[in-house]
Amino acid sequence: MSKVAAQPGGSAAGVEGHDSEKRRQILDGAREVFRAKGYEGASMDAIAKAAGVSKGTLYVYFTNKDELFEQLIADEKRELAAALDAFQPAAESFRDNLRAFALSFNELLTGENHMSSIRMVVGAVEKFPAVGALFFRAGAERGTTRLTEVFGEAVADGRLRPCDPTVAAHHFIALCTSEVMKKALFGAALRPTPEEAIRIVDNGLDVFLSYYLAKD
Amino acid sequence: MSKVAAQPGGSAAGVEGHDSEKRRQILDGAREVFRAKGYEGASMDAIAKAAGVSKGTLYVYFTNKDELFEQLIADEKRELAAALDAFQPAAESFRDNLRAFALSFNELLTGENHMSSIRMVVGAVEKFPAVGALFFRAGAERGTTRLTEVFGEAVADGRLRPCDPTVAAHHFIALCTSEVMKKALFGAALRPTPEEAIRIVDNGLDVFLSYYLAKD
Amino acid sequence: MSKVAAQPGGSAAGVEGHDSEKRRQILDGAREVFRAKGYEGASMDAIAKAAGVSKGTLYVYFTNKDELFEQLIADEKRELAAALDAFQPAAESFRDNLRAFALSFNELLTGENHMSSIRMVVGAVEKFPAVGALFFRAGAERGTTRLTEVFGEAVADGRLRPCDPTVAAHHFIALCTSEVMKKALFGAALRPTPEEAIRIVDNGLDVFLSYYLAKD
Amino acid sequence: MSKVAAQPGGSAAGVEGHDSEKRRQILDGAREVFRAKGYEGASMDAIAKAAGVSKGTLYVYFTNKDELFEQLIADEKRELAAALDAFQPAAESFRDNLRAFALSFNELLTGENHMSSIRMVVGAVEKFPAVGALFFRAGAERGTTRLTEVFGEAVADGRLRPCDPTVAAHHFIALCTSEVMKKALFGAALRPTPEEAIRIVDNGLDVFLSYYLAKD
DNA sequence: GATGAATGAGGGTTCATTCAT
DNA sequence: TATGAATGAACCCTCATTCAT
Repeated sequence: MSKVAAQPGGSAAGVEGHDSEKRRQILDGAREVFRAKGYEGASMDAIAKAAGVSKGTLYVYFTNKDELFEQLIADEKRELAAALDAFQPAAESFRDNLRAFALSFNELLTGENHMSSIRMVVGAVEKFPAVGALFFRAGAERGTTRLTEVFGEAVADGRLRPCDPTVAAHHFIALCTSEVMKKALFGAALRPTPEEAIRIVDNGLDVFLSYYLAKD
Repeated sequence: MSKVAAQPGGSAAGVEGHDSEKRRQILDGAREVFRAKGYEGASMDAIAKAAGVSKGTLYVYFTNKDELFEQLIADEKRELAAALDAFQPAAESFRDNLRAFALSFNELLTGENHMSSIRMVVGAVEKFPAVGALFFRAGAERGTTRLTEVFGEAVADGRLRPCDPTVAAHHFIALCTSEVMKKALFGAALRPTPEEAIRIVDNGLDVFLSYYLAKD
Repeated sequence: MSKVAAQPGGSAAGVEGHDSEKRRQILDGAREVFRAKGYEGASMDAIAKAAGVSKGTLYVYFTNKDELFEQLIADEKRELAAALDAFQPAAESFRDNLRAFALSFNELLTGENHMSSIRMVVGAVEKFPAVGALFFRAGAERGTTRLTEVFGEAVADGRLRPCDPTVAAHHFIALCTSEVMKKALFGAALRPTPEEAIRIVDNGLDVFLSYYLAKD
Repeated sequence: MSKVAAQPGGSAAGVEGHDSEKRRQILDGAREVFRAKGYEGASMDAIAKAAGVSKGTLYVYFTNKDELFEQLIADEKRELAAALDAFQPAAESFRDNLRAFALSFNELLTGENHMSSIRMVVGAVEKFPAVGALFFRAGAERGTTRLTEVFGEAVADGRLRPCDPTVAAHHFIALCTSEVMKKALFGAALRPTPEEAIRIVDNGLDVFLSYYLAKD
């Protein structure tokens, strides 16, 4: 009879009242539905079903649909940032390191899950301007920032010609990812095959290094 | 006497049933609402109001919401394509022509109207896959195609180094537009000022030409 | 340019303003749709289409949907009455005459067209009480009345036992038609085959005549 | 403590999801409106109002209007069948038993509630063919079947002449009920007074027994 | 007379949200 | 905490009817 035993939020989390397995469960269901249908197209009913909880429970963990969406984005954002940060250059040559980075960046970005998230966010920008900026900073901008650091060092130690490393980072990303990204965004093409991806990246690298590599 | 002028489905467009002032009026209202709210967020009621017609009238001109949306996209696509085709290189130097093209392309793409349309399309890709591809082909791809022609000629007459002009076109567009586009897409930045735009384009051009320009 | 030639209502009808080919055309379309969908289920749009006229024209000939329906029923009623009146006993024996009458009555009533009309009327009785009574009088009652005359004579000339000819008429119709009618009304059975119809009628006649035939 | 009693979908019916007081409430409101307006004429709004629930609640208990209608018919059918089965012959003479059956059958059928239901069903036969057949089997046919059993026994024990008891049942029902039924169906007459009903039944019985009673 | 574009009320249905349990 | 029944506003769409031509 006592409710004690059933009390959740036990473990360690409970940052703002309740963070728990159930909260995660809801976010997982919400992610699935929001990705597939967009913000407006997703119904709380569908989310509850996908999460395997009752509709009422949704409102125990989240104030309303907006908040659920925003929390979900924050979540996605965290994961995206973590994935980006996880990349560790391991190859021997400078070019190979850049190549590996570009390839794994491309792979991350064009994954169908990620593209769905991006579309979901982009489609909601008008209604949730903050969400768009948030996501952008976690994704594109974070990638640029990491590269900027790398390029800053490379300029400092003379591997790259003297230049604004931020601009270089933008150029690198543009050359190696924008074509693939654009197509994926519009659903206009299937994910490139590994061979295509390699070719695209190599082409980009040629141009990039032709300009930025120090001519000693 | 002459009923000719007033006749709906008359001279100009009239692909099928009726094309008329009212049809245009509805499309204008629909564009406004779809851009602001996305496909799912837009209500036929709101569209009717924005268009200044009754809800019933919407259904005289369009079978249903889907069709209205698709027609609107087709419309947007036509306008976008026309705007791209309208560009005529007029400057004296090769670099200046590319510069002018890049600037006007950037301006076209980052116009708030256009960005809203893109977001609307991207947000609807999951439900209307064809619409995404359609839009992509009318926009990004068409721009690339035009450039490919230009670069093909330039390779032929020796101004550019021997290379695949399609790849060159992708690289050019990526270098000169992707940064601005990405930010605009996520609503993460205001439109760049003319000075910023010029700087971005010039940076891109430096890299591009450094690689692609024929070395005497 | 003159409208003279096109002026309708020319022929001879024009009982109450305009009766014409077009009016007939409309009623034919209306009959088709009302039968298929019932009063509420029929849309003026569908009727206009079925009649091959514009929706506006409907309102030139009929005040509104109700009136169109009522006029249609009046029409049907007239045709039903005419069909009943058209029956002429021609056989030699009394029994054969009754048999022929019952068979043709059954055939008339269970025709799919007629059944649809009856269902349409029955379904509308609650909203149009007068229509039900009207139809009943033109159909069932008129059949009974005709038979009552026949039976009155037969009682008078000694072929039938002394009895109330109205009651006899009811019994005759009940015995020979009610089973088939009921099933048809509910759509619970296909129309009986000619053999079945004959058997049913003969069974009914046996009972009827067993009681009503003068015992010499 | 005991949540048992209040639990929806509890003891009694509960064929599938939930059967409850509220479900009954809705069916009652629906019956009222469907009877009065027919299937097409009844609006879910009106039904909700009549049932005293919100429109949304309708859709918690029934998938859609069609299903609500069909469930209602199934309900009516059950009640009708129960009413018919409930009849227990109690009188002393064979004739009196038949008389009592005919009178109560007439009373059941011509009750305004029942007639409304029949009209509702008949009016919907074109759209719901199954519903018509269902209702027919529960009503007219079930009555016939019961009588067939009775007559079968009566033939067996020599009270009735040798004959097909099914045909006899049809004849009995036709003679005693069809006149009243037909008028009621078309709303062409008020319910007969008890005296009229008795007269009609007695007239029918005379004819029926004249033929079917065993001649000693 | 005949048309069909235009209307806005109302159709069936879904929705985000609340609340008693 | 977790539920799911209940709500009523809002959804897309159809309707009977009107009216300028």
